[in-house]
Amino acid sequence: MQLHDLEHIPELFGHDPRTGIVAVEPAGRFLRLFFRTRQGVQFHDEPFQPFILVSDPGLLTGCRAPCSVRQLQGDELFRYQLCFDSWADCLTARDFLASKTGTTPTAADAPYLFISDLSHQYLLASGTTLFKGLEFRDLHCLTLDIETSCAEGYRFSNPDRPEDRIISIALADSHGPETVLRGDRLSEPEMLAALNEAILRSDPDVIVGHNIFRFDLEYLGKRAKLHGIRLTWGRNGAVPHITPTSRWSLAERLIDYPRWDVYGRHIIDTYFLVQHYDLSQRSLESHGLKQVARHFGVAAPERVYLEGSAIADQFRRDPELLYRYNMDDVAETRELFRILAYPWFLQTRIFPYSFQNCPLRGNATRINALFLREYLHRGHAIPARTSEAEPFEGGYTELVREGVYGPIVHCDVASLYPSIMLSYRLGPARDSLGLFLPMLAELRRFRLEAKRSARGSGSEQERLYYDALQQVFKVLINSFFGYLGAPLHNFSDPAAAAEVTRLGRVTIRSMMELLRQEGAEPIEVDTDGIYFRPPAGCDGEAAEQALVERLSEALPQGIEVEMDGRYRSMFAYKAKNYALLGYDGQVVIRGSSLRSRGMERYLREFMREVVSLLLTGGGAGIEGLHDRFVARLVARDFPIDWVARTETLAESPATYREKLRAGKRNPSAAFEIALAGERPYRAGDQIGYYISGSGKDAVAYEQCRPVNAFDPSHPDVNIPYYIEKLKHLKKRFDPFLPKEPTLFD
DNA sequence: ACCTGTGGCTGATCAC
DNA sequence: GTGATCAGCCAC
Repeated sequence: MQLHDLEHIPELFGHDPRTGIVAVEPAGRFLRLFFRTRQGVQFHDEPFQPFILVSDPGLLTGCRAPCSVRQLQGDELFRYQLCFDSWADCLTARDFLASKTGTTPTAADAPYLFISDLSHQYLLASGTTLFKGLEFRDLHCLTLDIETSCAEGYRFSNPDRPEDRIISIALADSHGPETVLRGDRLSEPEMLAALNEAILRSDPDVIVGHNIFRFDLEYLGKRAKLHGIRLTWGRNGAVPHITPTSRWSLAERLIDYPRWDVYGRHIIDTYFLVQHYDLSQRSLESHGLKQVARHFGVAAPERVYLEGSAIADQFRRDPELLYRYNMDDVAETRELFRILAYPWFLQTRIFPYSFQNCPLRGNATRINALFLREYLHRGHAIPARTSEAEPFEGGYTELVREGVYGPIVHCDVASLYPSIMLSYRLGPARDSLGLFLPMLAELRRFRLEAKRSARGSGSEQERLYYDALQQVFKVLINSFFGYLGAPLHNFSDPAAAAEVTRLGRVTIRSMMELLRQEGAEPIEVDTDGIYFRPPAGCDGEAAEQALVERLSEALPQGIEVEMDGRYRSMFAYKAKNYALLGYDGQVVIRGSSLRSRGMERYLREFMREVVSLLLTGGGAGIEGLHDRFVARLVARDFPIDWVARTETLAESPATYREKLRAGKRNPSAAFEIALAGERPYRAGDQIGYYISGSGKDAVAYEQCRPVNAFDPSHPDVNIPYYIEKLKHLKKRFDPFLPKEPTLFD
């Protein structure tokens, strides 16, 4: 099968083949579909009956909302689809069911399944997805960035302070000019009116900004309200629908933000896309526009970045320069969007979610929607969500040997869990249509096809397309296991997931055994891969490759072992924590205890040097290194961020204060700074701080000070505290150091 | 009106 | 001091 036929796979892309759809919105009793054509965006209204799934149509007896009943095949819990004439009737029925059954619509044990987003309902029931047949560059995007002034005597601009204001709005139109609305020529109300005008003229499918929800839109909204100006941004002329306290969670991170929905358009915050990127790569120092633009190589040359009161100062001195900075910001944001939004554009063709919502939903939730859509299409009943799941055992991990070893080979099983699910035919028990494994197999086939196409593509653009596609498939494939193990979804099956991990543990242990039989020595083992020292006589890449192939052949059909890398040496420190020295001299560090971003920069630098010394020379010279770092601390010869910590608030400061009061958690420096700060902080904000005062045993949460309050002319960094931390870190490596003779020996 | 999984290490804090 | 617990970050 050819890859370009992919969009014809209805289980993945939905059964509605229509192309060019850029948005789907409710319109009275109809659903309004917006199509991008050569003549601009046109719309078309379609009738749609909102629905609720129930276990028994009798539950609705006595409800005044009329409905028709569709019976679904099979005896899973939700075997009736109640279809209503209007959204209002559907909501009436929801409330009726809630009070009659005494369960909220989101309760796991509710005998009805209500989907709260009408557009999502439509996409699920119709099999329509957005963006089919469109290229990424066809999307019309308007990138926005504002600058604000700050009253004298304050450090941050505040939209609630009447004398503060918007002084510049930069706009980059993907299919039009770049413009800047200038605060020296326009009053603030005039700027807001001009922005309305610009959005109307540009008619974007997507409004883009970096931190646009938490800053630009919040600010624009408050100022518009102050001046009594309606932000008529919708494709129906409506003002944005604002949900002031929305919450987005990604892994252990929580981000509070005011959610805006603009009719017929999508809002994409590149800050959120950066969070996704950072979760998979963990290579970013910070999530600010400046740092991220540099990371991706799209920063404007010789950029000056201003924040807080410095912007107002600059405005007074030289407004022209400020407008240029603002244009640079918006250009960088546009480039970030171009890089980071492409995979989400591709996913929006697959999943029954809007472009705006797709990145906000978790992997398992999106996969669940694929199953719901296909079951509804086939008219099949849907099982109840799993309730609370028992925790189950995961991958096998072991540090077999600690210390420095070489040479080292790393082998791993290609996609261990997907391979096990397919080879041993392990899927969800309640998937009576048996969609799970065939879909997984298809995705795997397509990914290989996409990888091949990427390699053989004629143009750079084609290569980027196939590469992005295969990355998307990779994430999806890996999410199938997560879906299986997740509670609270309709088809998940934690017992099956437990069996998958059990077979994973069996597999890795038999690999260890096979390696030992070959005379090789496993050093570090984690879930699906082994770092090992090859046996004597197994010299060079070809011999190592042959060994790994023998390993692969000895394992069951469908479980493939690959050689992932070979290294001059390895420092095995703890399970999941090690460093590698490549034959090209590159040092790679893995594990939170060796490369945590939460660690102060000077400690990370020290650690990297120590690890390099260990890998190359067995650790001679570490004493001298330590002394040089101490000397630099004592001389106070460093910028403040060399010793500062940066932490991300994982919950709101109010929640923290509440937990602290209830004795549910310990005090923390970052939160103490957030609570004492002059501007309000939210979950997701980053806080940089250092420890001041004296005494090596300083209590961090009492003596912490924010980095931006540091005054170089009165340095109050607690040097003994930081020397003590360095000493403590060095001690961790003592067991791996050669016994250096000292003067006193 | 929201949520993929388990395993492991470290630092901060607190009770003993 | 030691152990227990939580939070944060990371590997896979």
